[in-house]
Amino acid sequence: MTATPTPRVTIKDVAARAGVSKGAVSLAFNRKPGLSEATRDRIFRAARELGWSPSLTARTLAGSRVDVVGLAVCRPARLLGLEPFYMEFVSGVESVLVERSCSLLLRLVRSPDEEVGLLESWWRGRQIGGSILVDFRADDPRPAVAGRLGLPVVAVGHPSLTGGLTSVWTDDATAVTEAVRYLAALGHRRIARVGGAAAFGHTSIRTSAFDEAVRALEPPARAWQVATDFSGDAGARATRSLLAAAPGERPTAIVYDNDIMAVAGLSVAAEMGLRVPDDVSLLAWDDSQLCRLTHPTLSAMSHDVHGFGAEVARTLFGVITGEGPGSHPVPTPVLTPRGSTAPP
Amino acid sequence: MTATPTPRVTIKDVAARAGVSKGAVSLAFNRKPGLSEATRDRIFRAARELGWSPSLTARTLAGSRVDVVGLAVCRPARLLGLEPFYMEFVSGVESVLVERSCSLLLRLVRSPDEEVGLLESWWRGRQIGGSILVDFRADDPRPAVAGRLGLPVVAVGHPSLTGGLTSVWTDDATAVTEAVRYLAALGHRRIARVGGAAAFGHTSIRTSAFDEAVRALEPPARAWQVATDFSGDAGARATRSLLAAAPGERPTAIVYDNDIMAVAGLSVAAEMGLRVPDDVSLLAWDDSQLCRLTHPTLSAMSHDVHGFGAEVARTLFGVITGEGPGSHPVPTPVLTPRGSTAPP
DNA sequence: AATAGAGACTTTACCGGTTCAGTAAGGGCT
DNA sequence: AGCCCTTACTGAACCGGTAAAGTCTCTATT
Repeated sequence: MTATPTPRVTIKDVAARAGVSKGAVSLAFNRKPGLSEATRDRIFRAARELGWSPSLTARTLAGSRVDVVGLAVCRPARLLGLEPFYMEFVSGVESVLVERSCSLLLRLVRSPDEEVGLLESWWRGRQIGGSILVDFRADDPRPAVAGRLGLPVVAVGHPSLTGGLTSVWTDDATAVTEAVRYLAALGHRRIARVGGAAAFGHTSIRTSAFDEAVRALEPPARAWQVATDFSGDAGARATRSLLAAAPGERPTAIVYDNDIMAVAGLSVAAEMGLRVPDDVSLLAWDDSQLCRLTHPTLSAMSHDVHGFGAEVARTLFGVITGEGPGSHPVPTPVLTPRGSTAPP
Repeated sequence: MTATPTPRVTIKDVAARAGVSKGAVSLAFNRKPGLSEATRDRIFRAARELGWSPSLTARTLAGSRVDVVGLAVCRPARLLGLEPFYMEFVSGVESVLVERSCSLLLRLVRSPDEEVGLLESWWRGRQIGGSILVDFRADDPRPAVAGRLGLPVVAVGHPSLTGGLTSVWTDDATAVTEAVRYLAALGHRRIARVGGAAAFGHTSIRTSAFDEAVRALEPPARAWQVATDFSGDAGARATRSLLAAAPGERPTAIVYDNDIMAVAGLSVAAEMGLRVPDDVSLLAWDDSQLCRLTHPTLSAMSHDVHGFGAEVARTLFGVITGEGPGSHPVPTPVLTPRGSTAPP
């Protein structure tokens, strides 16, 4: 990319106009002590008149801050487009970044290795001041990498997955348990779960919580679990195979790991001639607007994804400013009953 | 944000290790002439051994390229999360950026003014080497701003909206016409369209194309159009009011401006006891995976959003490297009939 | 043999900020 | 009056690169 034809106004111009040195301008714009009110005002006025604001690039190079936060996401693009979760999460992150005049550097990567490489190069190249890490897997390399680099990060995921990094997480285990108890309380004794990608840590947390919750049920209940890739197609396939069994042998309630799959499940049920919720109850997860657009509307474990993103960003700023590692739980998803769940 | 504790490896270290000056390293890494093969190799080897790659920040400051592309999006966060379009578009953009080791700087803004301010500050601060502009409105200020700044941009939208900027666009007018003709060919004589936000230029293009297409129908047909904000809720409301009329007075086919609203329309029809497609045909737009997850599946005007994003990115690189303004149409959305459309 | 020119590097001056060691002026204290 | 402290500011070095001009060597030409 080539240079601009525009005459750029720099700190030097501002300094000249205010009749001070560029050091003074720098002090003023960083709210550091050592300048009289009068001079400060003069500098700001000059800057305003020239329409100047400090170049982040130069600022970064000079070694102070980096006003950019990284987010690398490793999922197939097609899926991302569909998951309302991500965009909403991003918008929550943005809402906090904007207050600090920070930007988000977003990159889709194809493999965990590529992500690690990207983080290294972003950090070494001072492209980012910190990063948000999502989708933790078993033996995730990122905690080690972040530690080695000294890269400030916040991990989105349960502390058991994030290797000692500062983490922000929802208590999925409790939420799954609540979902199971709710369905059991409705009278369901054959409960299935269509889970996400098995590689992700939060999926396995939910999987074992589901197992345990069902096992604790009294009277005892039957359980099924299917792993998918989070896509609607996979959700549809899973639902189809679950519901293909004889009426007395198939689940009467299905919990999904996101809302796309629940929507897919809904249409599979319709296609198979099963009524929701009379013949089968469906419970979604994440609860985007989508859940209220179907017929019947989808009951869901809902949480404030936007707020979640905001909390993640706030926590990242904490890490960047030197706060020690910590664990930041955000409110557990709560059950929002709608039209897709009822007694069997 | 504070500095790193990590010992950074710089061009100087590489130069020292390869036994040359930093100028030589720079030449090597920019593939410029003036170095022997042997030296070049030695430099690359040294760089590899030290794990060094040039700092984009420094590179930027030194006045050559800027390897970041901006994208400011001015829509409510909640909506964005739902529109499969955006994430898919972004992923298409990314797919091209990655090849050029470019990153995407993404920012959600709340108003067109804020967007203009952001572009200015990004460009003046050398944060971006170019930008993608979306969602053009009538009398959009951005062409003027881009021109004044000399900022390389590519506009996503019909040339009639984008004030002479290089643009990439789909021929929505033709697509709308095709949609209307298709429904008419099925025998529909009462056709409605649930459009997007009236402020957007592409919405008004579709609106007049729809009008004209219906008017050209023989035998004549009746038409309705409703403006919304693209949200599912709005789509549901619009559908409800369209279908509330007496059977002989209401539309027998509805075209939606995105797929979320079509999904909402589908469930409104169900809720009102109308069968799709027997009582009313529904036609979606954009055709994300969502359209195949409903029951019945949604017929749609489908186009390759990922490829569209990729083309936009490629075009932006063209602009950045100095190509003159141009108009780049991408393939018109094509009709993909599925289960939601049939003769009335 | 003298000279020009090409090839292979090195030197040096930026880019636009931050930071830190000075410095000069003013005020309080003895 | 002399001394020490602040306070307010300047100047220069530096961040990690790029780019243009300069240096040195070796070969080809007249």
